[in-house]
Amino acid sequence: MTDRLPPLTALRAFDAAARHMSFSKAAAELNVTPAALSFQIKSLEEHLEAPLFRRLNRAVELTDAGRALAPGAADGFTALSAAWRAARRTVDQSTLTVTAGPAFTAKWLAPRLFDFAQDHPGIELRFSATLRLMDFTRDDVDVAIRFGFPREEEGLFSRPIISEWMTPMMSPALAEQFPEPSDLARAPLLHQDDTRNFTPAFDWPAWFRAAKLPPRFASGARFSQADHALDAAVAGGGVVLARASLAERDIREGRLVMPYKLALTTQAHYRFVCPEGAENRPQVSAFLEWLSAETATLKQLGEGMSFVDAAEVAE
Amino acid sequence: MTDRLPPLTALRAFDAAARHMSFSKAAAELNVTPAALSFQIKSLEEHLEAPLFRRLNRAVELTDAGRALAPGAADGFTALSAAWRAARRTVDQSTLTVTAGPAFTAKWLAPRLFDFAQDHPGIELRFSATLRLMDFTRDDVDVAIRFGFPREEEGLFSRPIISEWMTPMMSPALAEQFPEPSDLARAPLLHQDDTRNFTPAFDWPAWFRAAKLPPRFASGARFSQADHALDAAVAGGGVVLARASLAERDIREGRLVMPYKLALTTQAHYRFVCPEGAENRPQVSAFLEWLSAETATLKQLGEGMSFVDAAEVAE
DNA sequence: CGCTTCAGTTAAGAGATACTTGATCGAGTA
DNA sequence: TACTCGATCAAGTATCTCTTAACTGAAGCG
Repeated sequence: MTDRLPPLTALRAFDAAARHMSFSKAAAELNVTPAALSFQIKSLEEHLEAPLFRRLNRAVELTDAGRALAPGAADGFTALSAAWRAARRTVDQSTLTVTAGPAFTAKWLAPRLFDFAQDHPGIELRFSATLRLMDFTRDDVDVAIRFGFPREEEGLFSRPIISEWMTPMMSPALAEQFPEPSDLARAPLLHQDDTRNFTPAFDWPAWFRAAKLPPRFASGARFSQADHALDAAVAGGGVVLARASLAERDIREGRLVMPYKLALTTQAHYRFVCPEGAENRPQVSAFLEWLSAETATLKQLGEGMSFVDAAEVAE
Repeated sequence: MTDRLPPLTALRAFDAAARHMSFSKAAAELNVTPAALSFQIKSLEEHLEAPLFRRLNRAVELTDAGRALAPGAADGFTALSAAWRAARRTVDQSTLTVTAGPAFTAKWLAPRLFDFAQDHPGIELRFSATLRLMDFTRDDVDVAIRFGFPREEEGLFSRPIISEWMTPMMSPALAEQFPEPSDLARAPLLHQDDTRNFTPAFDWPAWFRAAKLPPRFASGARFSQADHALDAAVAGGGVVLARASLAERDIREGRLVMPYKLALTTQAHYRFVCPEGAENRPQVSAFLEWLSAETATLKQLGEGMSFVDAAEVAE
């Protein structure tokens, strides 16, 4: 009765057999003959000194021992292949998988995707839009773009890519109705939940304080994601206090305007994050360089604005 | 560039090498010669088409690819060996690992351990005292004893082992000072936090309501674990409203007395839990049988008491 | 009822892998 | 300079893993 691991090929055969509940299907998956698989299972059972499968007429079923082994074995091989894929990614120079939040993906990355593809025809760019925190060793992702305060983490390369600022934005039609900041007292305001829990806050109340205007009750439509709030504003649904980074395209293409000259800045910003060392891989550094160049244009958009930092008007 | 898993023995060699950061130590762990291990790593690097280690003068260090692979590989093999141990446990008939909360371990299991060992000399009993929920496929545990309401869970065998009731208990010396329930108005009460969040509650206020006595403010010492509260009561530190199961030994051996005849019953109780099917393993069924026999004596202890269910006096 | 099919098993030999021994190399250490 | 340590290489060997091909026993079907 050894407590050491049994032969791993036999374990892998068992894993496949348990997943398919069929020796022949498992054999097909592993590209071996059913005979070989049968032999592997048998050898594993000899190591354990107990059967793992009960052989029925024309099917197999797991014994208690098999049921105890199967889930953990599946976990183990899942982890191993994820790890192997992670290692392969560091070698592969032709694909780049990026994860970003839904808003950034929709409003920033997706519209510019074509530009990147044209500049770097050798790189296949893939997206994964999620807010979930990434574990680069487990998830199949090379690069993450995340919004938040600067923060150093062990083993991660992290670089700010955007100096963020916010100002009221609305459709051109609405801007005619509300030419002055004080007109906002009667304008429909749009709220975003996704940046609600930041301190210092950079929400409507903060902007009103910066503008030295009386506060308004937090009424108006709420959106869980910033891109939806922006879309609502484009549709004339109200005034949004949007991150300039996300709104840049809508502004430049005239769907939104920024009628007031007062903008709120914040230390929170979009960051480029990848595992330490990965920033030197050609496709990663190409992406980072491209990102930096694309985000530089945000400075121009802010020309002529006067900026107040959110920390100065914190409650 | 295959995305299929590389040879698993090579992966295991890499895992050991990455953990020790030394080929020779890894070779020693796997009981092979350094040459063999070197060869395995080399073959893995050929599969990946990139080096995993940088060979230094008399040391090795991981490359980026190695750093990407190492943690996941370690996870994978950890999962596999846990799974293998779980399978071994279903075969092994000579050991039994039981987990229970600290209070039950200290006040019930530990004092009776010797009896079980005498009755079952062939079974080596092991304990793990924790309140953490158990995953039988991951933690090295055969049987869990947990306190709570009856509940069915997929894949688990679960059986109540105790009909629980509670009554005020104190040292004999204190009992002389507080002969009547109404005397508790001036007695120091001991509280337990570990059963605080149950509904219907079975705490001091519930007992006072059952006894039709005026409520008392929740003052007095609080204990995070019931065994500590019982120890304090034994030491004369106050009156505890204890679960009879935990106090049984202290009562029978005269360290605690139950001067009043009113007891609170509750649907919450200690349960025996194991993976479905495991209840038939010889050492598990022996343990369950022994548990049932030992807990039966609790009925006698309650003879002559009048019982009120906690649900009837719920607030 | 007997033929066919299906899923798994068995046995023997071929082929691939994995390991050992013993020598080599390069760099720090005595 | 000789020595040690850790890794590597080369060649031979042992072990394992797989395949082929024949076999078993139970459904399914005409």
